Amino acid sequence: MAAAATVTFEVPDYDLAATLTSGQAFRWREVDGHENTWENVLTGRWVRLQSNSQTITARVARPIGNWQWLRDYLQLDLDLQTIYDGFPADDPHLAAARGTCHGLRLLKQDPWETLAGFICSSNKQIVQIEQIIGEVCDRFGEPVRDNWKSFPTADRIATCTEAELRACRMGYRAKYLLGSAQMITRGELNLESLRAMPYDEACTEIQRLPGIGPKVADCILLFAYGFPEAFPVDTWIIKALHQLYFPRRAPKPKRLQAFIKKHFAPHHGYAQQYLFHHVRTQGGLLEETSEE
DNA sequence: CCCCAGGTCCCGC
DNA sequence: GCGGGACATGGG
Repeated sequence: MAAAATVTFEVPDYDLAATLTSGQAFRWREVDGHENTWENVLTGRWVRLQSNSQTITARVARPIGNWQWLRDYLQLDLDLQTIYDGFPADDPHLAAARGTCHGLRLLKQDPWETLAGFICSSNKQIVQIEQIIGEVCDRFGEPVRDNWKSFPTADRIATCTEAELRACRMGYRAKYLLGSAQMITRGELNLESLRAMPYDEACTEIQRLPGIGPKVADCILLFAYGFPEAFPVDTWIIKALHQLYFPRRAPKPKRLQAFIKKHFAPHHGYAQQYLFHHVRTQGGLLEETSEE
């Protein structure tokens, strides 16, 4: 492939807006005055994406010969229909979510950036997470282009003081982010080694880092590593599962886990993201149940 | 003033 | 192993 600063990908069923705003990534900005146009910095490189009906056009600052890194990030080579075919056939709620979220994909993001973002996510609204991450990048990232900085490395964050991180308005999470960055920098946990592990093992391993419990672990394993079994259980999905699948009475956590593992196999993560985005954008779980 | 946010940690049982 | 409360910060 000849080096170029732009490329157009043919993608029949890709909802870029849904993908970039569904709470998996925290840095995408929609460009004012342009339709369906988004900017971010990926692996230190500024990127602009524009989606049309059947294509996504990408632009970078300097010509590049190989775009595989972006195909991987966007998961362009994934056959979504295979995922949909794996959803439980007798589930009207998932069918509804598939309808409203058609074309939504799980990204394959950088593990450290994903990890840092979701450490800051606990007990925070998505808009606030985006603000915190924006502050972290502004203060500690390297300049890439006007108005854009790279996501700071674990090494860089590890040199921060807790107070410097708190200045990014992340509150008590500063201690967790700093502690995790230091463990990674010291080599006490190798993020790359997780790729070769089975899901259960990777899940246990990543939770050795401070600030990472079962929910954040699943977000990292899903949005960065692509483990299909990961199913982040957050406040939204708990409410949704209760109302949609257990309308009589709320099951205890262990019972709920067992249901999730069985019912949403084998694409737990996709099912979770579709339900999550569906209830968040279609607003109102209560109307949904009354429709049934 | 209250409650909640893509939870985790720490403490008693 | 499990149930509760604390935790920073911002918004409704």
